[in-house]
Amino acid sequence: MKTKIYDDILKSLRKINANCNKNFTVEIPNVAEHGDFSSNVALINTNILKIKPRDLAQKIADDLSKKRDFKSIEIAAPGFLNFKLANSLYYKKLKKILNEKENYGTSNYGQRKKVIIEFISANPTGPLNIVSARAGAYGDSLYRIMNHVGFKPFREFYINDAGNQVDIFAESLEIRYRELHGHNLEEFPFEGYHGEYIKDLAVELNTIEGTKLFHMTEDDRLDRMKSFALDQIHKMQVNSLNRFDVQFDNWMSEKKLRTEGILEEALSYLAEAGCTYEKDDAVFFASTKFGDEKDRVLIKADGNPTYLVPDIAYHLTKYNRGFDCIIDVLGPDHHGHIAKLRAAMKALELDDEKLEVVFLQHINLLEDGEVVKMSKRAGKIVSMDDLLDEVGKDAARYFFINRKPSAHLDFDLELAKKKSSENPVFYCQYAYARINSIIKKAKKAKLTLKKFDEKNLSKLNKTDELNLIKKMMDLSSVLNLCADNREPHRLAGYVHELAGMFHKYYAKYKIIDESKVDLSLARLYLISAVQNVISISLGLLGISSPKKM
RNA sequence: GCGCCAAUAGCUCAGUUGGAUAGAGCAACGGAUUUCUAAUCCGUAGGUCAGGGGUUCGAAUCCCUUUUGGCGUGCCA
Repeated sequence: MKTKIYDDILKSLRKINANCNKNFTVEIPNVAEHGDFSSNVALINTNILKIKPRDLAQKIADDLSKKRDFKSIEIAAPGFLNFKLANSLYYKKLKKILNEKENYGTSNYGQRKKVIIEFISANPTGPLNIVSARAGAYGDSLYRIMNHVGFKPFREFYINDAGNQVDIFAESLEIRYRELHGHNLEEFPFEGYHGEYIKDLAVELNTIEGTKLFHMTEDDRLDRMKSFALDQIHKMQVNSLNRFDVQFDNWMSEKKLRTEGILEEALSYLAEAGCTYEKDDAVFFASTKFGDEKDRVLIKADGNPTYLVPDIAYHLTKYNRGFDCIIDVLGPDHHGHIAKLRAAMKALELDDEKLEVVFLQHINLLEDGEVVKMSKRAGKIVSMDDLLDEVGKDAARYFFINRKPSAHLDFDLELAKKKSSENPVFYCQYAYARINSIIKKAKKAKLTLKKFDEKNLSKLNKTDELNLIKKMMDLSSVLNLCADNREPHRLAGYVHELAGMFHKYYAKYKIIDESKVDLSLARLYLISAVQNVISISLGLLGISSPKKM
């Protein structure tokens, strides 16, 4: 709707003077008296066209008044154009909302651009925690929204199943396994993984293998430990993600990148580009040439690659797979890493504009008002499963998505649990359930939409009713904003507002009145549309719409 | 030191990309239930948008600066 008004204004502006500033906006004003839509076109163009804002506004208003779409066009100080839409336009849109069902709000806005969203990518050394839960809620919702508005998004999880930390992980498992057979160490290594889940893994491994592992060579045994542990943790993570309703299109294994020689490939490209050199027995990447603050080590003096190499190789595959846009969703502790990666992309002559990084800020876990430090190695984590057990999927997803990615998040476990019945997500779901029960009741009174005659849409003439329709018309521009800014939290706010408008409407007006059949049917028609929009919005956030609460 | 992110009501946070009187939820206080679900609604109260300067018709929003907090600045990943 906004874009249509924008186009209309632009047309009449061009009639006045072709050389104009197109950079004006069409917005929904905060204050109802300012109309349904307002534009600053006259204010923006006043300097260029050498004309007073109010006079210019008047000229545009005169021209646009010829159209039937507007009930009125007013000019307000200091030169805003305020539009009120004709009711017929509202009714047309309302029909569209119901006819399109779950597809309402879909568009070709994204022009089928291929977008890869990498998120979570937690180390395969333990169960997923609440940091991953936030990333999961964020990445998955972004995916669903982009998909709805015509992008071709792709979800990927990168598994760091090679390198140092995996070796340490396997060693920790070995120690726990040995403990089961009476080989107790005096002290568990500080560097090792201390979590209780490792003991569980050891028990499982023991029931499968028994003492067989002691008869293997040390290398074989550690390999077996490693593959068993990685496999089990992967299953554990997939299981948690299923509970959270988060799926991936691809799980990319670092180990696979290594065995397929992609690391060497990336290194040789960098060398060909003349961006590497040797010093102190190590191989360096001359990243300062590309805006980094110092050169980085690629191959350590001991001959092993640093973590940077597989990461460059991994991103190389993202480019090679033909994505138009590459979104990395990372924790805030990785932002130092991006300058290096970006430098590498430039060195490989790849378009680093395509690479986009969203940093999800930290979560402070509060217990009794104190911040708890989380660390996998120290075994102090709150797992995604614990969270799901305590507050449930819907509340958890809403909780994480209801704030912008760049905001820090204080997570008070006690509060989250206690508040579960007061959580705003229930407010939205309740609106859906409430509408459902009204429709059920209407059926008993033999009122169904099949009997509805569209001529009676004009019964919906209360401001509250038109406002509800206006709000629903706004869905697609909210979704576009979410997609463009990578900010799905805007949708959470939107659905909460819509639910609130419905609750107020419900309290004020009777929907079913058997003495006024036409009016009742028109209102049923309206709230069915509201139900549809709530369900679409919640669905895009991965939240269910219960028929009953 | 340098870099990134933040600072809005008592608390947790929004704020449609520079628009008109800065909004929700929670907490507090007062009210509404023989009713289509009270998990709701109505009302009261709560603000120097961290401080200062600048840009212009107009700033919570953009620029500069100061302060405070988080994180980064490994031949760890």
